[in-house]
Amino acid sequence: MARESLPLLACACASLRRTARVVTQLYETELQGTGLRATQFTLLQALEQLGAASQGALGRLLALDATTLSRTLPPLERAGWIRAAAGRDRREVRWSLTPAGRRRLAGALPAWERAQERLRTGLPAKHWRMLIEDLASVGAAARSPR
Amino acid sequence: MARESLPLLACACASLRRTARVVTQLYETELQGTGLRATQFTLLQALEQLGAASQGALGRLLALDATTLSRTLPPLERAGWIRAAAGRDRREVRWSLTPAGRRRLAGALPAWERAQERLRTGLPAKHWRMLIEDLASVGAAARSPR
DNA sequence: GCTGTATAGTTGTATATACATACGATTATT
DNA sequence: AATAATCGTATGTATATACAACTATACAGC
Repeated sequence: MARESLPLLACACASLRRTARVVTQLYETELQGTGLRATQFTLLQALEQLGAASQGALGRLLALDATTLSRTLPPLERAGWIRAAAGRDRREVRWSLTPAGRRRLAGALPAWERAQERLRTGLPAKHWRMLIEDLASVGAAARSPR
Repeated sequence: MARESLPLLACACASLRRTARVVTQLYETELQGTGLRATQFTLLQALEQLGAASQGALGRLLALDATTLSRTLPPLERAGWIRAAAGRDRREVRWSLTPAGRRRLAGALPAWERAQERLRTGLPAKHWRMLIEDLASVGAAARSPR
């Protein structure tokens, strides 16, 4: 079971995507049984942080295309975890957690923390910091105009 | 056009996925016109590095599920960029670049290098190193048994 | 008040990705 | 040799993700 360590990839994009795949699987494994996929957990957690948020605002926080949210939000609504309300004008929709959504998120928190902990303790502290802090600036850099 | 910097996300998985999305878009933008998507470029580059490789070996290098490759490789074959040959036994298939595949990859290299460069110069050197080196160990850590 | 542009969201379509399962080929066990 | 376990790959299905194009709304300048 001693998973061989991953060879370096010269491409930063491939490297990032590969790690995202592996880490996602870790989180999915721990979230098993909470009734939430990793992405759904992320959406609920983001909504909790933002309070009532438009789809656009949510997309900006997570760097998710707005059209992606048009597909991923409705299932959460059907599950009763989030609810849409009128926004500032007739275009905007504001999404917020329902009580059931809060409960679901709270119920999944221990599993999420196990995943975070499993990763964090398997890593030098500086690697953990990089995951949380440095990757945010990498994202910002990737977007800055050429 | 001054893209606001990305807020921190407490979740390492969400953070990684968000950055992967943004960086992927940068690479896709630069690869525009080469006839290759970022993932296709990655596959060709990996095959060049590995020489003739089975689907499984490719999957191990890129931490891609074998079944994913069952979907992503055939289009490359139809495009004439890779070719399947018999492997060591009758189960295994060995994939390798065709001359056309090498040409396509070579043709895309300048675009890829522009993407790498754009990201690298937008970043402190330590962030670049982290993308290439540290993410490989994070991936390995994420897999090690609990 | 028009008219043009920008903003918020949806829909069609395509790619990326994985899990469960299946199947043929190989290797290990008895 | 028969059987069981394992390996390499493929298929069914589901989710994740984005781009192009669209609709509806809002705003800005005249």
